[in-house]
Amino acid sequence: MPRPTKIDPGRGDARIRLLDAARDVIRRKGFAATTIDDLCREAGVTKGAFFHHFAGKEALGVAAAEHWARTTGALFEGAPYHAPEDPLDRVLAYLAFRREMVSDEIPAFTCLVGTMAQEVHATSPAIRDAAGASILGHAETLEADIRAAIDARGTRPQGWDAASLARHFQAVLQGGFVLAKAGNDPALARETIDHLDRYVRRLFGVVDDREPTPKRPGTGGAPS
Amino acid sequence: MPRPTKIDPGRGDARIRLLDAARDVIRRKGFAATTIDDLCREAGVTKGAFFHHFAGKEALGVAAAEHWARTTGALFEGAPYHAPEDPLDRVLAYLAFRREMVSDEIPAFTCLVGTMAQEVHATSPAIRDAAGASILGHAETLEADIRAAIDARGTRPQGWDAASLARHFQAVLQGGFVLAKAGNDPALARETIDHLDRYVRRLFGVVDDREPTPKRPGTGGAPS
DNA sequence: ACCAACATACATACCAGTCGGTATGAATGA
DNA sequence: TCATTCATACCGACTGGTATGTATGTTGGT
Repeated sequence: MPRPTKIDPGRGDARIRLLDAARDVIRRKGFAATTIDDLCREAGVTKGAFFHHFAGKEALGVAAAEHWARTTGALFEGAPYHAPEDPLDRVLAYLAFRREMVSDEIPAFTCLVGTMAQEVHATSPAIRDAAGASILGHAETLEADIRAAIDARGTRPQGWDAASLARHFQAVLQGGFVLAKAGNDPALARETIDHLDRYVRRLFGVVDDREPTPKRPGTGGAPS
Repeated sequence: MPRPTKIDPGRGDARIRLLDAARDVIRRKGFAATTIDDLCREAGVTKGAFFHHFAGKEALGVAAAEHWARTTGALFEGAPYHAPEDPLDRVLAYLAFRREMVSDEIPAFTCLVGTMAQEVHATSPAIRDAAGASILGHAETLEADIRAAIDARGTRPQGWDAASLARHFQAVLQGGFVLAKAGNDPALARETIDHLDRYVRRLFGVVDDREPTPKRPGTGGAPS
């Protein structure tokens, strides 16, 4: 790769390419093990470009977390789980959507900011806070539907509320990713999302009327 | 500190001291960011001692995961949650025990092998497998009580079983750790364990008869 | 005497970050 | 209209510090 981004074709987008490279490489290797040269190679860009756009590795980490928050934010906003009329159906459709996202390639479905937060929580407050904002900000997008479901079903939450349940969703997803990585098996993530689905149905007093959970990792069973 | 471990006092235990140092330092800084010198300094030992006991950094990672499995295994085996007569009470006592372990210092209660698995899942199969064995092996220790609870309560699991629920426990705990780190707030871990407790009670058809969840941590606003 | 359990000094490689330079286009102005 | 200037985007050799791992020496128990 002698001349990356030479001449015109991709001029001006070195920053985005580096951010995308960061998303892919860091999910695979982790933040600390990822070198700036790794990122430049993956992005087809030189060190000069890197330090033109980012003050250093930590600044890239923060920018990568913010980029992740933006791109996943757009992805979820445009996702089909908002369609159902009934708010509880939307909540359950969200879980079905997350379950479908669990593919065979672990680095493809796991969470960049969860990974980074684990690594740098005590060593880089800036990255940690950006990662935290991404995760908790996403959780907040679920609150309205959960709250509406509480109202619609006349549920009386005891010891929990919509915000708390939304955060629990994220915890279960993050935990599913950790198990999938540790056991090297994406099915471990799907399994734990199924338990969460079951929890939500019981919280809101609905029977599990889905086809008996396939038990085979792979087919998701058409949601809604 | 001129003479670490010089003369007698701790001679012969450099290996253990390095393993304990690994537990503490890696939980704080992550595996990749932890240098061998870090570990030697923390353990009060020299590089020579390190390479006498471990072939390299990766070998130390594997040994640290195995050491973690042994020590936590002993801790849980001797823990008081085995006392109750009723098997479901033992299961719930396990969760209460895990909840109590969540202290104010994040690195003190989070999981070494969960952290390592996240980081090295794609780059070091040896460490990943040792970490996976630790987590999934611990999950297995819960199966008997869960199975007994299923039998004792005449519960009819639909789409899940004891092993699956035990793994879900671990996923929720791991996810709680991730959220606590990302949000820099241990209360996030407690909160998610509370949801898990609620799930288990509903799965087994018992009312939540505990004193209303303290609701103390983090968020102050009392919901509806 | 011998070996395990260390300790010390050193070799090699790698990595974050620097720095002087080039390429491109837009704005200015005579 | 075209030379000049300025700003942004990018290039890539180089450096200083640091990390892993090695080679060799020392100590203490049996």
